[in-house]
Amino acid sequence: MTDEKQIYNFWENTGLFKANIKSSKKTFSLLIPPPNLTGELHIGHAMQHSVLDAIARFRRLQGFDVLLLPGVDHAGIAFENTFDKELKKQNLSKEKLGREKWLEAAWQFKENIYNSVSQSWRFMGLSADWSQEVFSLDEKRKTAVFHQFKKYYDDGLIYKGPYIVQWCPKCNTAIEDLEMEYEEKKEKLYYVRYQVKGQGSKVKGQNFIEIATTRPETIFADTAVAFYRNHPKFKKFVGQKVINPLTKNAIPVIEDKRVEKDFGTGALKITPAHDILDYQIGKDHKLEILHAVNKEGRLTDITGEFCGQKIDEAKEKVVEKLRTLGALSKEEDYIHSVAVCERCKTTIEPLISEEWFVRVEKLAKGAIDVIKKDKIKFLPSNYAKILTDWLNNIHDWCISRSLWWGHRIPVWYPSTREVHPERGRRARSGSSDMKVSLDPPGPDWKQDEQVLDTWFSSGLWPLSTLGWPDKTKEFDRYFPWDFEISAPEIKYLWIARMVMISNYFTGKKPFKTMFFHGTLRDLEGRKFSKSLGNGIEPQYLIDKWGTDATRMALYTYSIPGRDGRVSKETLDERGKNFRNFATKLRNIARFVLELKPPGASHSRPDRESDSHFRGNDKEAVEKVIMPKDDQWIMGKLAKTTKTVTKHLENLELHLASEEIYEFIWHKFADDYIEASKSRRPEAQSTLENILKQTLILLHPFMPFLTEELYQKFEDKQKSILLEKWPSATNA
RNA sequence: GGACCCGUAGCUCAGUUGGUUAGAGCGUUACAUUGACAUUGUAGAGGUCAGAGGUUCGAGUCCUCUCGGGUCCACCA
Repeated sequence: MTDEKQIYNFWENTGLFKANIKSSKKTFSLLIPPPNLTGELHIGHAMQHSVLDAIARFRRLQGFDVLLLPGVDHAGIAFENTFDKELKKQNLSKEKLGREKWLEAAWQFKENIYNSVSQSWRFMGLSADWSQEVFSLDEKRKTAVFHQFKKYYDDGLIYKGPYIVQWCPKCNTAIEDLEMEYEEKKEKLYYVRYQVKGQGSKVKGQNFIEIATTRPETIFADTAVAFYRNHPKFKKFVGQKVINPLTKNAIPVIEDKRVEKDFGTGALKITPAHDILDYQIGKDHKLEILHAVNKEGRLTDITGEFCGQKIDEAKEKVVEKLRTLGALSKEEDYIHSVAVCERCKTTIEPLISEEWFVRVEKLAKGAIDVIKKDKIKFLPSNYAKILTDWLNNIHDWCISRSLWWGHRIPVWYPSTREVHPERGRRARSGSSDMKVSLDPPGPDWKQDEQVLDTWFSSGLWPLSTLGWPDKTKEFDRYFPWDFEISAPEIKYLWIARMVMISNYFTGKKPFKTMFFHGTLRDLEGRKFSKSLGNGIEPQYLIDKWGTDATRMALYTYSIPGRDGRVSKETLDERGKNFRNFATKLRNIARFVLELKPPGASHSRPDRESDSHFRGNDKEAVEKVIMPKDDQWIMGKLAKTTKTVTKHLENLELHLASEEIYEFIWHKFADDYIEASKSRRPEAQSTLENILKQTLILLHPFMPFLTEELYQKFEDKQKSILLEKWPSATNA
């Protein structure tokens, strides 16, 4: 049994990865962060899986009933984009298929990806309980998500309405602030004059207000001009009106402290429909809301001749028009960061849309309490503060997405009502003509068109994976989770949500320990990404150096919160190093177990050799029976065992793996084995004893090799997984 | 603007509560090796631990500042 696949199948088929609900052992539960249903395993996943698996295997050997629960996330936007691209290749589209057929095809497509994701996990040796595998869109999760929605709804935490949201015109849905990123872009800053009404003919004194803008195409929807209170330059215009240079509408001049005094010209055009700040100012000043840009990123009919044009092409033409009107005083080059969609890098258009929201204040407050009182152990520890700070400044959560792939919003309307195609339904939460239900309330009801934000279901993951809201035995036994791991970039999107949601529904923390691993970057410190093409496939390393060596290489970078700079070369270096280590260990085993000298005593059962150091007068027994070399190596092993155990318990995998590596190569092989050659027959039982113990200590990190070598012992359990972790005191 | 992290050998990084000559891998130098293992062994070179100041009997480790690199959040008219 040398092939990794073969070993993995042996473990899985023997049921060694399964948690045992009936066991009387203490439990240890680990929740695998569900990878997105989009593609291959990347190096970050490989790191997470290596860490999770080492801890799971360590606890299993220690005698815990371990649950390592696998699952996959449907990943709304990400999957939908991937699938739509696939459809395009087949000359199909959403429009051609319609929702029902599209979903049917999507579920088929899902199967293929799903299998590849699942397969990748097995390559890393992940000892997950596959009998409990979940998918975030399966039936049980559907029920759980519905319960979540219903409870929020009943508790008055859910509301719906037209609000300004971050809109991605390409994904064609609202997204959250957290799903945006910023890109430096070189644009133009245009200085535009708004004539003061009724003073147009005066030559003396300033009769216009000049504003600076990067978005002249939205001037059509300007409904005010504002400046900071008591601004010396503009104070005199308060209460007057200015003329919108494009629409010729008279719009008010207002004061608001949210306008920065020294930014631009000091005056700001207010476009409530297309800017978050403007929206808030407009709301407080009861300004009219006009739309100049629609959800496709095209200009609307209020822009007259520009109607239907895309923003970029319209912008220049609008500028030209302003120029001919004499309203453009100057333009400057301007570099600033622009919000883009993190998925498709399209510029975000803030606009007003009918969406669903969750009031999160109460949830956040509970989460802060849990972090403070219930003491979730964060690694690194400063993440408790980072998360608390965010929770203290939290905004309401927009949970609706205009997609088809996801949990459909469980709200139904009588189908007699016409629906505005752009705006959606106008029903308000609490109105009598809508019902919250998983299934249709009757024959003439139509379901809300939108789906829930993927993180709405992900946030429920610690509960829904254990069968919640049913009162399951699994939930009672394995919740809260002992261990969770995550990349730092989803600490708000996912981790904070899990804490809020778990606390809201159970009053408990979702996990006892939260481990944030660092990010692996290239040698210049950049993140790995598809667009940069700097990614390193874990599969490349696995093929070249083996799974065990790849895992060992990753443990050296698994320190919480520490980023690592790597390249193909540096990872190859480490891969090679640990592949060499694997060879070394293989040779040790060959020497100890296969190349016994003719006079060597037969391998003695462990219990017998153990008794050498378990006598009542331990020291005396050792002195009489154990030669000095044996005493020395046994002492070193005891120390190593203690240290490795301590590091594993502290989740310092980089130290634990280094410690056992050091012992095996430089103590056991270089010193003890070399010295044992002159007294081989006498040393044989110690050689075997040490080898077996080290295999167990190394197993969490290099599972395949240690199982393979363990099988060479005459006296053994069925699998090394059934062995006991050596105790530090009598090793 | 707010918060946080990092700066240790040529490169990538360790260094647990402050405590003897600061470590690893790769690279590098010399030598050895028909031996369990050349995917090896032995020995070595290589560091004013970014800089300055402070606390201490003692600082890579704690405090302050400076310089350099990075991350997250907010904002970007």
